[in-house]
Amino acid sequence: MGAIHSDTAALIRKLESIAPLAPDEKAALLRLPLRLKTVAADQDIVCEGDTPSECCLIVEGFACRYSLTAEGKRQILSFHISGDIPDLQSLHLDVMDHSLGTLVPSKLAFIQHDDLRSLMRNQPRLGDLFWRDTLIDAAVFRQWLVGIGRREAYGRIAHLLCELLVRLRAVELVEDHAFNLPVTQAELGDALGISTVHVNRVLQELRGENLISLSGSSLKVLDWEGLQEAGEFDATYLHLVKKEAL
Amino acid sequence: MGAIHSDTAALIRKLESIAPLAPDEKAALLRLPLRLKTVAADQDIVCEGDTPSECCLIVEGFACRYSLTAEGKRQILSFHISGDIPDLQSLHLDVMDHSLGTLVPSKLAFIQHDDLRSLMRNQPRLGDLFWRDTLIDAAVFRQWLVGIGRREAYGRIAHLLCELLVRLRAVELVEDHAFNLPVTQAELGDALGISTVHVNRVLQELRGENLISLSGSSLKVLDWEGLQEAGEFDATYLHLVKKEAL
DNA sequence: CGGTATCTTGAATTCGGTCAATAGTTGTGG
DNA sequence: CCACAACTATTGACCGAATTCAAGATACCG
Repeated sequence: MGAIHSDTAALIRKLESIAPLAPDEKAALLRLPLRLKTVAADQDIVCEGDTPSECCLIVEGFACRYSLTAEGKRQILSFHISGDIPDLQSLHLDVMDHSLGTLVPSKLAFIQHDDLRSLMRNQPRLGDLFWRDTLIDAAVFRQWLVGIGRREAYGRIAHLLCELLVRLRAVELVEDHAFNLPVTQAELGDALGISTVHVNRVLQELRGENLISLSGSSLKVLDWEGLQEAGEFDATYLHLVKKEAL
Repeated sequence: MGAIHSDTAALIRKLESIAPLAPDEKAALLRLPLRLKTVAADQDIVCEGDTPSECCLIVEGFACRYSLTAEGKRQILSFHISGDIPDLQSLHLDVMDHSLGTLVPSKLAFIQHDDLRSLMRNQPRLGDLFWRDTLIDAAVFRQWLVGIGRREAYGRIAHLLCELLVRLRAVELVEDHAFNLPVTQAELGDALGISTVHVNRVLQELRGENLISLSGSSLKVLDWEGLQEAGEFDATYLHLVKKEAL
């Protein structure tokens, strides 16, 4: 229930990856009241049609946004990791037009809209920063559009893996080009608009070419240059502060 | 060069479609300095890699955002109409991660970032409204993701036509379920991730079922209910003020 | 140690793509 | 007002990436 500073740390780390933070801004963030909650895997956090009065910060875990079509097909719209606030948009869009759910057991922190609003009133630069965050969100959607619309499965998967590597690295969840990818092949397919079977085959291709190794949920990028080429990946669209090489 | 009130009117009309505007907010918008420009069809307004210092309001015309892949394939990311500011994001994302271009001869009005910033400082509610606009933008991207990822060509086209009808109607550019669609079949294909040839065939299907009629660039929706069903269309994601029927 | 979820593999199928050629349209200049 | 040029729409034949269906093989979990 009570908020501990270490939970806000995930948010601060994430925000610092997309813009510098002043000390008083950090302090203001740390004062943000959080309602902590631990949820199991595959649980909905917010559903299409809901009108939330709080936002959800992912402290630890993995989540995704998704929509379902009439025929019951699922399209995953984005993946979210530690530090993300996937439903930040609910601040200005009353009704959810998609759902948000966990992929693994996760630690969440809910923040009241009102608290966010007064935070942004007192720290306008933080308001701009949150806006920026939602804009980067949109940039990711655009990139996915290009992938799904114009790249074939091979490049799509490569691109997604590149994106996850860079985003996870930005919040220090990558070590030696390896990270935890708790996503089934079916979920990858739902994200990339391809079938599970095909995801499987393409992953084998990527492994066969020694671009990645994948055992269980731990993924290691063996050939970062090669994987970027395969996915035509250019991290510019993530608008990170550090444009670190490698 | 000089700005005339009637140009800002397009913006006001659009903003009022997504939230109510107070009189003093309208007045502040009308005071916004505009740099007018008329451009021909198929001209780039802003290019990937640019770092604009102004935003582009579309007064009249039709524009689209797009990206090109290494193999030269184009993915159109969104269409934009009178009242839209397609590159509003450049306020907070310095580098363009995609391009913006006209589809037909268009009347544009450029607004300095600085002018927008001071406007939003004086009228915080307008700042929120612009933020909301970029969030709706993102909602449209998400909807396109669902379409391209999980719907087949038939539903995709139907959905896009529904979206355009509703958005154009919101800015009073639809009369009797008919509107001007100055988009070639090749461009539709680039937007929907399908080939020109297939766009052609699907359009014929839609005509064959008397859902639409299309002659030249003027499109008329003959069966609005049917078209919505065909595209599984639900306008909620556009977050318009008026949830008008029909 | 079963039971369920996930991953693999193969074969047949299909939606949509590519190639290529034929109509229509539109715009321009003479 | 006509003719050419250039773009856009339409059609047909063939192809191929990815899907679907179906069946095993592994892995994970209580």
